[in-house]
Amino acid sequence: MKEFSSLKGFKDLLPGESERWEWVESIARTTFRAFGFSLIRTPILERTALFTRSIGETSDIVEKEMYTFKDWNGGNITLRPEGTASVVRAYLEKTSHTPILPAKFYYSGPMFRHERPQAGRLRQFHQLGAEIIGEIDPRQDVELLSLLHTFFKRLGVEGLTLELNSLGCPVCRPAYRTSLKTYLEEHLPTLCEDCQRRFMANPLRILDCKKKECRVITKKAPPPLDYLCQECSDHFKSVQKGLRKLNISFVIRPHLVRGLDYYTKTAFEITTTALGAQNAVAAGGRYDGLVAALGGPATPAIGFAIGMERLMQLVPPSPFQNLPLHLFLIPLGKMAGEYLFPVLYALRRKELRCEMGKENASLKSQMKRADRLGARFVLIVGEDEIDRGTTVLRDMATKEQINIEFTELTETILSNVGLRD
RNA sequence: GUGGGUGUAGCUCAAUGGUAGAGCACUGGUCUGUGGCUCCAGCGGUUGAGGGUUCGAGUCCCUUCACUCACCCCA
Repeated sequence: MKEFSSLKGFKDLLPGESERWEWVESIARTTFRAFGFSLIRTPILERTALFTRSIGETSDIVEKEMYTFKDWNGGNITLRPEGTASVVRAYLEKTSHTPILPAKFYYSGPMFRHERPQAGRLRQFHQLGAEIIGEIDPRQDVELLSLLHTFFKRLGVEGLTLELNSLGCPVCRPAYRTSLKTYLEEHLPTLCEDCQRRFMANPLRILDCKKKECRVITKKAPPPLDYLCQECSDHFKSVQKGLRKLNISFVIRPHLVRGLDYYTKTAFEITTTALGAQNAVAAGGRYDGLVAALGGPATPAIGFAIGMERLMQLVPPSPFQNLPLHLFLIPLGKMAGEYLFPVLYALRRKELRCEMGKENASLKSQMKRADRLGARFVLIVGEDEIDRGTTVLRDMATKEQINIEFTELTETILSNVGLRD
């Protein structure tokens, strides 16, 4: 058994839990559609270059977390570690000719990163994301955030905080970067080892370091907001104004940065205090440079991704867990079994959830089984019934039993049981 | 990759170094064709694995594996 156990960080989604996922996914579909997004499904495997180019050569994901293999023809392929790169690739490859901009996609599916598993972090995990490609208007930022807001509200998830920041753009970021490095350089020896390494590769990420010694220093570091160019500054103000108008609360977190290289301007995270260390339930931002970086025309875009496993921990129990049976058929003896089996088939074709017991098992044990499966009704057929040409339908809750003639069995059952969920 | 914690029945957990147990679950009976509740019985284990100390190890020591939390990273 053990030699076939599932891989570390790879989990089965089992009945009892899967019903909740289906429920969340159904809310997602109606909500995302209402906001004008269409489903896109991209392959799980992509060329490795797609991710190294989009996420960034020096990001941790690309450096040490990707599942990368050689394809049969020798090319490098990678199990996708995130969704945005593939969506942009598909947009450029297949749909950029349709001139209705912005293009609005949503996706849902597994992502893969080889990390050490812990609470809210798996090697195969699932993201639900949305992307708006081809529009720079700050209203798009607000739209996207209002979609997130609505979605979480419909799921009944409470206690979330929307954290907001702006990371600037290629016009203003270089100046900021220089100024930040100048500040950090003085304190370089007191920074943690990781941050000393980041100083060269990705100094912005030092702002996000949780270590005490670094926080003392970064607390007084200049935030990106102080260096925004006119355009970025106006954009950020418009986003905030838009959110206030929709009554969506948020906090500015000047030191919020993103781990992926492609982000510009608006960056955000939705956090909770209920998940321990992995406190980001959703995150995203603008990536106005990514489409061009992947070989397309300069095209602004914005998107987010929700961590499904993390979200599921916050979703209150839904009424859809463990779907109960409409009807359980109890045959007593071989004759009854042969009679009821086609009836089972006929009722299932009418979309009734039903199961049938074993004909040689006792009535008592079959009743017990019906009870455990949550059956609302039970249909009993034994020798007596076959002699009389009738069956017994029992309401499990009220214990009322009625006799039904063989000839009108299906119709009567359907009208009694109904198709209520 | 680095630390900490935990591994005993299907599940949740007991057992001063001295015969491996309880509750829940499961099967059956109590009730020979009527579920949940009660009571009774039954089923169930190489104590994660390997080695060592000891008359004797679930318990102490070493190794290893798994799970888990945190660092890291990120959704």
